[in-house]
Amino acid sequence: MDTRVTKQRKYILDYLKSVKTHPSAEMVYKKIIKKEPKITLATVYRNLNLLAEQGTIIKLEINGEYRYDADMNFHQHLVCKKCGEIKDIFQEEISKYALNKVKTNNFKTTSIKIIFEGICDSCEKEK
Amino acid sequence: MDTRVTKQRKYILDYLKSVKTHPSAEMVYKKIIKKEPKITLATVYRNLNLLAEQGTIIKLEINGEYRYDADMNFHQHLVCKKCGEIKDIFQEEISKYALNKVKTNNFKTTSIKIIFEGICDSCEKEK
DNA sequence: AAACTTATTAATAATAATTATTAATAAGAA
DNA sequence: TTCTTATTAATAATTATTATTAATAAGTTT
Repeated sequence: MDTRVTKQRKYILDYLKSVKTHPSAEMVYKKIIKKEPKITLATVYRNLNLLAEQGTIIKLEINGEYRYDADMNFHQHLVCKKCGEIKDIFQEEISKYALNKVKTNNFKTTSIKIIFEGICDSCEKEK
Repeated sequence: MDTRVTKQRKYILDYLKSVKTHPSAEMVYKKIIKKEPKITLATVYRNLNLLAEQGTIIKLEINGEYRYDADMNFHQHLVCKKCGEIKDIFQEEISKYALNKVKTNNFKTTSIKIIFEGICDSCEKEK
């Protein structure tokens, strides 16, 4: 199975790489459709899933939907339970420490997802 | 707002406490309906969400659906990408280390979710 | 213990996110 | 340029979850 480079696929990946907002499929779609008016949401979904399976991007489950991230450096996420904002933090050691500790259980780890849930700064101030 | 102790709610929590399989709402429903034939899936959802908001149980997002866990001890999860199995591991230090490292970003952390994705032992052997 | 108040439930209906289907299109090879 | 087949567009279908509302029942008050 080859993987052809279509402009739809390229637009999607380029866009994901250009932002750090962890967009949903819907959000990606709304962006891409401006450049590629005939693209459908299903195409966006298929490509995002493909890229995630390949290991080119990260697929996260946050607040009942999938969010996508093209930053492949070791990092973790802060998710605000109030406003839903997703923010990156880069504490590489956390992921490394976890990976080391878990070498056990006859489980072949391919990736770690570390999510901190809580209240973000601006939501905390508002209250 | 009081929180009345209904038998539906009790059945749900008791069941969750009795297993370590991280069932979905649907799975809880199928179990409870044997004892309480008139219960509906929406009631199960409402109660699981309520319990999760209270902090009585943990609500996880795995493979595009919610899974529930009544074990409130610091632990992490292994998720097999092939068969979907979810398994607990108890490496308390991982969560504690992460919590310590992340004291930053003006973010008020209330919980950590650490998920290791990979291939479980039996799926690895099969291949 | 009967009457009362209101959270909770049952029985839907509705929504939201995601995936499947299939004929048409277009990448890349021959 | 022609050919092959992965990919897309245009739906349709599914799946998980939440909303609505009248009826029920927990727990309180009288």
